Amino acid sequence: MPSAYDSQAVEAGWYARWEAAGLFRADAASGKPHYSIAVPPPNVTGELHLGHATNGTIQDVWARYRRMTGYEVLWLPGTDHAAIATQNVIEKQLEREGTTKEELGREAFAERVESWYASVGDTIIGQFKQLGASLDHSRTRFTMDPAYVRAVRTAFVRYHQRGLLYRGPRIVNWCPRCMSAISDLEVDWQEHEDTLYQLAYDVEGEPGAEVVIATVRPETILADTGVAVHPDDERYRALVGRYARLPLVGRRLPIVADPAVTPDFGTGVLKVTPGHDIVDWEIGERHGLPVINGMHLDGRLNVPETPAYDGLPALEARARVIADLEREGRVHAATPYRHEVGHCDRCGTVLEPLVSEQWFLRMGELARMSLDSSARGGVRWHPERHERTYLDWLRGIRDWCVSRQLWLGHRIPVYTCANGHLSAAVEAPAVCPECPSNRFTEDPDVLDTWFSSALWPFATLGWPDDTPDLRAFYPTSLNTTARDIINLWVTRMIFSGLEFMEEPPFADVIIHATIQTSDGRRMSKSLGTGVDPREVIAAYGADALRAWVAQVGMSSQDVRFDESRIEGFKRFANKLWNATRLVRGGLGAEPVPRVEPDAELELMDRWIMARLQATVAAVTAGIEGYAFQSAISALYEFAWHDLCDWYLEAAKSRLRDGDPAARAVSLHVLDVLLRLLHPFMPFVTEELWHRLPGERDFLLRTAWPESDRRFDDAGGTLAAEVERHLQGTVEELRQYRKTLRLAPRGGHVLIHRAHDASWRRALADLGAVEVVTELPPGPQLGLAEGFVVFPMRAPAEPPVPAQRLAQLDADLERADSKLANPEFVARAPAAVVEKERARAAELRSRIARMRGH
RNA sequence: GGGCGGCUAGCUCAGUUGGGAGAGCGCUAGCUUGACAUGCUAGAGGUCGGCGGUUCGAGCCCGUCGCCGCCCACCA
Repeated sequence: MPSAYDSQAVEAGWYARWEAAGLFRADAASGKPHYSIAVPPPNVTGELHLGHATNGTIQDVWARYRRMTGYEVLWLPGTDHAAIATQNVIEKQLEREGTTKEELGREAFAERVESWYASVGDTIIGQFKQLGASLDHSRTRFTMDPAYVRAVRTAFVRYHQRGLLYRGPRIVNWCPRCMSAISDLEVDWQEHEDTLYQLAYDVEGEPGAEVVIATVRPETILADTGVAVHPDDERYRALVGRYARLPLVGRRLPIVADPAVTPDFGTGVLKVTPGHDIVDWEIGERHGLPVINGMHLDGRLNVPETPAYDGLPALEARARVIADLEREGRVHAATPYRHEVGHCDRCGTVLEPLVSEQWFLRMGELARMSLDSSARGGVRWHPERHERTYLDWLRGIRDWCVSRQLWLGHRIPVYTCANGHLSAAVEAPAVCPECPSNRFTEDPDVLDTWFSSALWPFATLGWPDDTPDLRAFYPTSLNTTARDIINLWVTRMIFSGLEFMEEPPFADVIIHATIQTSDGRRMSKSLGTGVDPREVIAAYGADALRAWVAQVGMSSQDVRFDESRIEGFKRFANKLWNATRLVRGGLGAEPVPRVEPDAELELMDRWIMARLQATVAAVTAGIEGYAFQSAISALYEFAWHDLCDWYLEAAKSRLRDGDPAARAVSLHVLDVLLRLLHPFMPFVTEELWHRLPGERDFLLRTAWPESDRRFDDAGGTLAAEVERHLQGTVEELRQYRKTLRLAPRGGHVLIHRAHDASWRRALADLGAVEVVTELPPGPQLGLAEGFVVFPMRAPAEPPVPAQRLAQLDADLERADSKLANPEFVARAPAAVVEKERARAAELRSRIARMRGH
């Protein structure tokens, strides 16, 4: 066994062996309790990043832990076609090649998409394997594979049958570059520095009277169909019911009163442009104002009745309109104005609200179902507070625009016959249900990607068919995501699950931290700030990356990428490696007996066994309580400090002497430790486990450890003996040696109290001293429990540094003043007071010994 | 505008019923100690964002202010 841990060598072969052994293959017919996770399908827009590694690690910890605790586990892999995102990626590639999708044509574009799917899909699956993700690759799904397409179409048709889908001209967020509608959640709001103009409109029938409106988009006045003021605004009460005359165009605009107007913004008068503003659309609906569509789908103005502006891009039209209005003296003010402007979150283009024919999913009933389910405790959120993100959104929800005008995505399964009858159908119909027509046009639009993602937990299991997988593994057990897609995805899965499966799609949701760059920026491929997990794995190993990610992933705030901490876990793996080397070397040829409490265990054996039980409990509680950081910390602390620093250091000489108890205990502790660590660091634990003696199955088929209460440290006597007395004495010896510049070993120690032989032996080994009953001549130095004589002349400098004594004095003073406070003694719990008294007494005697030995 | 999270050692972060401030990395000093220099040993370093309050006692509870970040939202 090499002396140095090599992550690449360790991680090279295990994944293939696990897969070959079928460890990740789920059996729907298994009689064990079931546990399932549908992996959040990564977008096939590119390779996996550290966010996916975080997400995957958390799920893999659960999947592995559940297998070891006796569950039949399905962790289902897959990818998402990510219609708009993928289309943009490919469009950018084409742009670099100097062409466009239009030049390429639909067919060639589709081929291009297919080969992209294949190559990126393979990369993603490969990355999951490198990470050690225990996914069932026999069940890999893609949101565009034929069975999934059928599920999406079925969902659409069923919504349609229920009357939850409607189509109509509505104002939507329109991306003039993607040439598609997008939903409210896909709007990326950014601050803009614009100009707020105050523009004067004449009031009809009252020569010289004007009404002054405020706007940042003067070009849209060309599509104005009204003017609005607040109903309670005294200034304008007289105007309500009159008409204003739209400059440049001459249109009559009714002046209406509507509560959506904010009286103290601008002039308190709002121009109403129902075709180009969502608020205005709603005002227009309330007052029956006509809708003028003043813009083409590519963002150029569509105002044929005013040819001077027709066909201009919005910003050019804005300049022209303002110049013309200025000539008429109608621009009363132009002030700098900072506000939020909506952008397409996929391509960054400024959105234009405009009216178009779109499909909408009615959200009222679906939201109500979800809220009712949550009120009954349908889904548990970790951390709990994130449930509000979802509840608040549902409470204020508007209908979901599900149609997109893209080249890529699930086609909307709606057909219009030659006589204009509309039908939604999973399979293209042969004959119109309403007339004899057999000629159809298919709806040209596709669905929002999230419509199909929302079906993921059951569509991957075979829905709409009643499959064994669906029956065995729905609802799933766990979902994990980052905060930013709670409403985009998690919420929509919940109402979809309730709608089609009558049960929420998962029992628990973990919202994990987002990994930022080391200087706190967002990790993004386009910014060049992304970190490829494969590079991290190459440098430190998947185990180290996973351990770090598990340690920080549950944080309530975002976490910065920190290589030094990942490297720390690589060193930890090396520590485990070498602990295993030590134990292996000490075992000898004969079989190692089991550890029994009545065997001849020495003090250190009993102590490490007690610490082990506590660690088992802490790790189990950490996983079950969604606090991986406490599980990892307990493991790290136990393995490095308790086991390696103290137990194995003390056990070394016993192992060399062939002590059966030391052999049995060190092997047992290592065995349990590797099992506890396996969900977090699967590769190195598997490797080391198989290097231990005996026939060994895979760790995943090995039972999760349980605390053995027979080894508990009842009353804390082992902790007192070992951690306070023994370790305390060893540390005192080391401190003396350091301050006196002595050799790291040597000296004679006399202990006051009667300790048994194994205590004395441990002190001799750990302190590198002889423990005697009579001290040799020489200067005696005080210990908490006795005296030590080092081989040296009289100390050249004070053996106890003044600073250390001062510190102890200060501690004692604080304890004493606390105890002198009658309020403390009277009101604090007796146990707390008693602890303080004991502490003061110990400090006092310690100081006395150090001063006047 | 509403809501949420964060502000703890030079850096990255723990700290779950309020009762002696922690880890990893970095830093200082010393060690070829027969598992490990990816190591061992001993250390330095913090008014727990500011100010008030509750309490015998506050990093933790309450109030308030200040930054940083996220989500939601129809003031054009």
